Amino acid sequence: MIHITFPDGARREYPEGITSMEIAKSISEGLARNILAAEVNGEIWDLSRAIGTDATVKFLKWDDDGGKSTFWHSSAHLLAEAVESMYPGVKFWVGPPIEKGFYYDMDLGDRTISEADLEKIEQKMKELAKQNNSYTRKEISKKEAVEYFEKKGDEYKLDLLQNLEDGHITFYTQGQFTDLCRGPHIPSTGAIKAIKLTGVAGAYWKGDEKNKMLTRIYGVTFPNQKELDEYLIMLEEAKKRDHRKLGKELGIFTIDEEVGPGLPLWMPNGTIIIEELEKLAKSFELEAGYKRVVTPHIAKEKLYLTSGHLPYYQDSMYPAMELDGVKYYLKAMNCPHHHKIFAAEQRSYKDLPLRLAEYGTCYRYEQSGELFGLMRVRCLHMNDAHIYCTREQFAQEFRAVNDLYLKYFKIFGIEKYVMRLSLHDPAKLGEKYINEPELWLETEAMVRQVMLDAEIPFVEVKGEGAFYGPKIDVQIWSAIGREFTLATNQVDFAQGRRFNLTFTNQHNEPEIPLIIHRAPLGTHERFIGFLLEHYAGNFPLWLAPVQVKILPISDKSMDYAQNILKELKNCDIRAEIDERSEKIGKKIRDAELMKIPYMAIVGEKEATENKLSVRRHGVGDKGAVSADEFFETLKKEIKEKI
RNA sequence: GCUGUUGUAGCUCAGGGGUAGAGCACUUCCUUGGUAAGGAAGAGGUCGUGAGUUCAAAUCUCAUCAACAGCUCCA
Repeated sequence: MIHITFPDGARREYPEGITSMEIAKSISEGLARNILAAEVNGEIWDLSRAIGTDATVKFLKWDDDGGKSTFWHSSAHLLAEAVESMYPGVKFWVGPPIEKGFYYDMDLGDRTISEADLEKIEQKMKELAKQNNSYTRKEISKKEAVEYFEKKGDEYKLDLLQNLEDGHITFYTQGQFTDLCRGPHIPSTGAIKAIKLTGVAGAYWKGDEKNKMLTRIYGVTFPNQKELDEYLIMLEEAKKRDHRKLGKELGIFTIDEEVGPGLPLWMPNGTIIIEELEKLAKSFELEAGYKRVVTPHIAKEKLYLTSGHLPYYQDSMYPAMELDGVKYYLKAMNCPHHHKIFAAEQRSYKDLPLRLAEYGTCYRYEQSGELFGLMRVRCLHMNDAHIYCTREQFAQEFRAVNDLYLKYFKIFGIEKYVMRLSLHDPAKLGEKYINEPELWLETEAMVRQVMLDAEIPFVEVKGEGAFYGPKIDVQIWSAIGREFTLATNQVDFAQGRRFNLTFTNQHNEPEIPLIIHRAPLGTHERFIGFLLEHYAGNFPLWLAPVQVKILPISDKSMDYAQNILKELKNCDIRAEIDERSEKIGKKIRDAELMKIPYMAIVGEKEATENKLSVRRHGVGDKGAVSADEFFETLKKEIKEKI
């Protein structure tokens, strides 16, 4: 007999070799029906796998992450079975579960799969799911496995096998499909009730662009149709938040083919948001001791050779323009220009920290496939600054930048983000990262310590650092789930020396400063793209391009409306009158669609009482208030940025 | 950059080898209406661009540009 311990601490005795499914059945039939896999001693197992020793067992249902991932992984096998039956000779690479669903990478030879084919594959999967075939596990020797795939001529699975140890190799079979797989799987295909293949795209084998491109099919499955329907509705909702759609509807920005891909044109409404953000940044930076500078958009090649950017990033800079034998580049970053400002004057330790700030315009020739609305562009306006400081000052300065992040995030109500300590990859020293292993470790430790001292939660990721040093990136997700770096705070141990930047220290010796590169508001492009989605277009009053729309009931109230407009403008409130000869219902509808925070409805009644009927966007009629009271409310709300 | 898909009016989209359609938006007129669409008339497109096939191309073929999805990349 063996002892099984459950998460609530209960212990029961069972015969050796019992399966989790049998244990579940011994507890209740209902439980047995709802479980997908079991966590046995912390490892996820098939329910049909025999347990040979004392163990802790936790049953995994659909609501558990482990349950979902097992369900989706099994769904990937079902997809492969369907594809294999329809496209004989197809070879498979890997088919993992992902955050929402699963994919399977495959080599179809010279065949292609279109969106229309996906529906057919989906149908086939539904058919196969109904057969309710069991997923059966088989331990197999490496030799047998190699023979199996050699016979099949499957170089992909053979490649996978190379890295597997004999004695730990398993095959899983369901219906007509057998796959090399570590598992685990759900008991049988019948549990997969709702299936949606969400896309087909190319994906490089092993994620390396030098390798062959495989076909990747994405899908998502659910244990019932209702959850699938809800998921599809959620996707539709997310699309409505997409900044590309909102940006067009609200007149924020446009991208014109003739101007160029990735070169957004900021329309009047978008420009207002830019100006408000800059006002905020300038006041915060002034308070935090920054000094503002302005630098040109181009520079000679020499500058980027000195900084070291050119060898790393030439491919993603606009090509040089050559004048009288001298090459000039559009700047892709502001740091070298700022370094030259540091170098322009003699510096003493008494001048440090020196903080130079600029909303700098940069141009980056991003790969065409990378462009994405405002989130990834070729012309960007960066909330940039460089802090030149001593090693002793570093921790305080770096932390002050983090505090600035948090101050901004509070204003914007940004809560869903991850702080990422981006480290170098030792394997790519000299290639992607400056070859200074000790300086890397030292500065990484410095940054880590600042974060720990400040008690700010963060994750560490290797291979995400800048070429000149580690950084703290703030990762956010777009409406459709893409990850972006919103803000960044970087250490640079390299450029100070490359530019021969020095200050005179207390001992009258020249010393190289550490440099912090930081962009708490990222770029206008990405930040406003993010804000559009974050607020779903419903900007807080202080940011709203039009803060008040005055809606006269009829032309008879137009003079009163004009007076109100004048007074609002005197209060620096952005307001407009809807002068069209439309009914009030139409005017309200259009103002609501434009997501204008306040509507001031004025008719004869209001005019005689010097009042306004206030309507709040998304809320509705707030009743009549005196004009003065309305102005005060708005001024307060703008000032408090709520 | 790679793989796939798409490109028709300002926007959303239908159509499809015989020379272009809807709704919304726009313009004008009527209407002066009290909290999410009042009515009528009108204007607007060489169907992304270039070439080829054809008596005839917006429609078929090729190239090219751009957008979209994913991959790769991101100072």
